[in-house]
Amino acid sequence: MSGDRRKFRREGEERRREALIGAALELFAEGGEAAATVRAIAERAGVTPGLIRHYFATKEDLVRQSYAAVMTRMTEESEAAADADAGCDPVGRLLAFVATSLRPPVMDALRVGLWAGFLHQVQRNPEMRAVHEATYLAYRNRLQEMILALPGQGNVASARALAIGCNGVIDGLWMEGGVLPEAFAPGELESIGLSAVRAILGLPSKDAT
Amino acid sequence: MSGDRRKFRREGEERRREALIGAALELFAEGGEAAATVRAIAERAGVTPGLIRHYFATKEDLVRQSYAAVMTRMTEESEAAADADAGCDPVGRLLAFVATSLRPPVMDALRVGLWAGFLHQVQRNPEMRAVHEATYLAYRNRLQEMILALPGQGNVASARALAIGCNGVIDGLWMEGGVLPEAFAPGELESIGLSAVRAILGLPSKDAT
DNA sequence: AAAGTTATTGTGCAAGTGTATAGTTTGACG
DNA sequence: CGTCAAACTATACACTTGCACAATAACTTT
Repeated sequence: MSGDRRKFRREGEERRREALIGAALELFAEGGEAAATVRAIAERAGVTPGLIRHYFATKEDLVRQSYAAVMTRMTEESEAAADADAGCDPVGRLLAFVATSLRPPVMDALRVGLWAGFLHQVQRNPEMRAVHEATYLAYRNRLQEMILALPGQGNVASARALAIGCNGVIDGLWMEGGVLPEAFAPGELESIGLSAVRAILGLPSKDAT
Repeated sequence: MSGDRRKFRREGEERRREALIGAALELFAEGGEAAATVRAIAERAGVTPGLIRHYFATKEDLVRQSYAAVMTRMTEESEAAADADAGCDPVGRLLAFVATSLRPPVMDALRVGLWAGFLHQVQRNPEMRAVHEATYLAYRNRLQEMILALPGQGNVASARALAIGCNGVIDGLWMEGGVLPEAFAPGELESIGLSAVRAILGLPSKDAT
């Protein structure tokens, strides 16, 4: 009689990890930190709570890995889009990189919520901080490389400042678009972001083409 | 000799509310959402947990009022600083406003943490959203007024776009400075922010004075 | 086919959560 | 004084949380 134990399939280690991380991210995005309980994550991943402890030493461990996953994915997406859209023109590449960051799916309410939810842990947890610093710098350095590749831009020191500034605009607009999407017309933030980046870098404005 | 020391003092309603909100904000800033439990808030405010329910219908109610308090205070501070620092020169006023936002005490790790912690509730809770929208627009409109006051800036439509862009840089740099303070030299973000705003608005750069 | 590995489940627990509510103390007012 | 509303405390409850641990089912290897 006691044989009504749940059936299951053994998934590969890789896939289970990804499934758990994916479930955690979904819940985090939908309902914030509070919604991403061990039980809820397990349920969404179609698995029992106990299994989480088999793949992650602690819940905090799972959270950290989830953060790393989402940030890395975001940078990769922007980068891929820049490579695809842009052709060989350095200016075009850079602007495509910027535009992608200010458009769905990168600029997205769920992602901004996700990011905000993780942020306070970044300030306190050294390992989370390390992940944040790494992904932030990866994005910014990519920006810096592209700036250095622009015609007439050779100065590394000034490129750092310019990259920080451009990154600032992008982050700020990305955030605001994610928090108050209906406060802006479609494409408005993208166009504002492009103008701002052009202005900061001293590139000719669009309508002066 | 009997322990008939006063068990508690009756405070005015106003002061108790403020004390509770203050305690909640401290805990929120220090340890995030998780740390701001009803019991911890009560203890820090020197009060028993039950009293919270006497002043706030629910914990969520307390959290919302705390958010409103902190956002209002921040906008007021920026505004006061701009009025004080600025003199009569429109350009000087604007730049002072920008610089203040990228310097302590406005740019501060605890505040950024606080803000991030509230953000995900902003996305879900309509009343929180209203508070956010109001304070965000208050700040941005102030920026827009200052931009319109600049010499040679009359176009309201373009002023909106410029204000959004400048606000974006400020927010982005504010955020990054709050999250990774030691990743930037002292004053670096302030100077980068000023250059970026100047560039966006087409003002002459600093070293061309 | 038998044995062995380990991925997965099920159960349970101690600690902590928000909230309800009854009782106690305080300070103002007649 | 004594009275009384309400500011405040104390206790308890129903529930949730992360985590530990033993049992078991599903694959792999021999």
